[in-house]
Amino acid sequence: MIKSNNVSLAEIAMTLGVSKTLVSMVLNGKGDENGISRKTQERVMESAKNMNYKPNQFARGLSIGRSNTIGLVVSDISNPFYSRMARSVEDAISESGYNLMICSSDESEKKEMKLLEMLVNKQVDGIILSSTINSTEHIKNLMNEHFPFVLIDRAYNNIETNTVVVNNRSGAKEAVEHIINNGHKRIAALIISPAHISTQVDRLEGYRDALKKYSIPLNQYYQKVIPRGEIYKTLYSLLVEWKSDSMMPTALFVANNQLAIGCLEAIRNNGLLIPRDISLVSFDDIDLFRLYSPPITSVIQPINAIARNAVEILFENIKTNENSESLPKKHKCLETNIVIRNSVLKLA
Amino acid sequence: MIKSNNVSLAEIAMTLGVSKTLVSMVLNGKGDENGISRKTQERVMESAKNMNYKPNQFARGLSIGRSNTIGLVVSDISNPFYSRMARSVEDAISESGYNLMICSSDESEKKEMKLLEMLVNKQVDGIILSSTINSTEHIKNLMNEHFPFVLIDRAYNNIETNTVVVNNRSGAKEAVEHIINNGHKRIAALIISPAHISTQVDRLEGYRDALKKYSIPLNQYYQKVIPRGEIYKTLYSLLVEWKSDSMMPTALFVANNQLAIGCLEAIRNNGLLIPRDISLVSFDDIDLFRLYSPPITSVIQPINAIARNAVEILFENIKTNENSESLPKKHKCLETNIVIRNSVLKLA
DNA sequence: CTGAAAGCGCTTACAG
DNA sequence: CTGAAAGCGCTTACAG
Repeated sequence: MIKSNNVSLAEIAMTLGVSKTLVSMVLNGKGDENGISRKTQERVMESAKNMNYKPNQFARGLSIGRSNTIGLVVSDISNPFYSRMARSVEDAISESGYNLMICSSDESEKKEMKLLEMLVNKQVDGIILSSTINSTEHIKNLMNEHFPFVLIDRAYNNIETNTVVVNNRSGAKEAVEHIINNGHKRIAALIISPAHISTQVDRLEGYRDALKKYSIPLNQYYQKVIPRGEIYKTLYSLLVEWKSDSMMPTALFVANNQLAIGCLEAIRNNGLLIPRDISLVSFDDIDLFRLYSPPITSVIQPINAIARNAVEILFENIKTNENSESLPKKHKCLETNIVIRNSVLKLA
Repeated sequence: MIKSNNVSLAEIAMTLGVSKTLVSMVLNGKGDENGISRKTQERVMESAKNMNYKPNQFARGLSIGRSNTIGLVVSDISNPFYSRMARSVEDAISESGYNLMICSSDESEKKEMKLLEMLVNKQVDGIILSSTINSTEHIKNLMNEHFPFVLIDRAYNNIETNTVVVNNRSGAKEAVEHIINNGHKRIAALIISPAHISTQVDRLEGYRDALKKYSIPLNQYYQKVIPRGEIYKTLYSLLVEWKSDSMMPTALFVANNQLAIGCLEAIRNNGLLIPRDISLVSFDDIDLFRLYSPPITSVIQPINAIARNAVEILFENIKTNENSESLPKKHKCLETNIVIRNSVLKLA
């Protein structure tokens, strides 16, 4: 097997006739604090550059126990919400010379656990996780080890970790209030499986909050969990069912962008028109919502802010972790923004 | 600084009263070939599991020179084309226990070079690159070192590396032929900057091929490079300009999905209707195209196949690299698929 | 100002 | 069947 033909510290030291120690110190910017003469420092710097020295990260990692990479695990990196999140995280950490390892859990508990284990195993310096798991055991394990760690997007309330989430409940409530204020009473809420995910739970709660506030009775028939594997099919049948029962809601509150895409197709293929036949408000924001006919009113999450906050907290923890201190857990809850477009009909 | 409280090989060896060598062999599945007794092997396995042994990857990497991670650098991971690509790559490599390090170059040459250097430096086992750079020097450097490497999406023709691309030229030609066959003659082509990127060059060539084939004169006025920083603004002005010059094309061939999004908005905000006032065909495929009114005819790239092929080639190279052999470079060119929807007007 | 040496935790000839 | 030992390339007390 080929070892990269890289020069090592030893070679630089050799050609300069100094010790590895000295070279290492200089290259790590500890020349001054160790009183290495300026001349020597310059010679080292120059040699390193000339010889195109690249420190071996394995050796370095083995020695100091850090990798300068952080792990991000989300359910699916090809979901625009998460790919934009990943980009924001990447930008936030690359400023500090960190790199990103991105993993998709595919909403599989098994896979997520494996991934997490793998990342810890690979000695990433910290993990940002949007968890799919309906139990907090594996996270507690991570925490036991002082492992720098922050939960984003999806939270648990029975566990004390760093979290950066969005106020899903109030965001959803606001969306549904907007619908109600346009005169609607038969409003259905659609969430995506797995139904235990906090974002979905909270958005459904927000929906209920709004109905209660306006004394609209809750109806199980109008609160559906759509299996993520067959979104379109389920939605299409649901519309057919509602129609034949003469129970068609006048408005839909949709809890996520994938669901919304399925809805738009299912509605269209049922020969229904938004907002004439049915109104719709969705969580998330994607190009499609802005460009659809009609433009879809939606609840925008501050993706960039989520990422920045998560990274900031993670870095604090990485730093204090080096001093084997422990930090009080932080919880950030960011507000969403509703953007009113044209998908809700004003009822007389 | 806290070292993870992990058990080491030595500890397992200790508790079992055997050598580290033995433990290492067994755990790496080389027990049989080294004639370690079944009993001993089982004892080792069990201890490892009980003690929750996780090999230190730095130490392992330092020893064997591999990281089991591969690097993917693209211009922007939040572009749906690349995020879907990333997902496909992730799926393809995770089967083999590899992980993905994803980096966005932001179409900056400097950043791409840094990223590449960093990845090599981090000892990734191979790199998949969609390059933004208008020169092949940095890639030649990588190749000199036998570094497992494959170029995707964007290619260079003056360099001998593994490449997996799509037949952009014929895909574009087919798209434009479709437009022509509907009776159009004033057809504009829009590509995105930087204009030297092979995908954009080739798609423009394909456009020219089609016009030539039907003896439609080429017109510089109808071939525009849109700066990626201000897509919408440029496009909007362009339409205004065409209108005021009474030179409005009857159809647009758009070379990428970001451009198409800008076009749809600019067209709408100019009070134009697709396809009544102007027809449009785009490269790439995103949900929006299918759901737009009217649905947009587009050229679909086989993203998953690109990823699978790239990974396959990369893995071959990684394997032979271990034997310090060198492999003949492979070139894959996959075909695109046009999906006819409703965005091209049939002219009388 | 500078260096010899130990140590990080693996793998792998080599020896028996 | 099994183990002692060297080596991967760094960093970091410690000594002078």
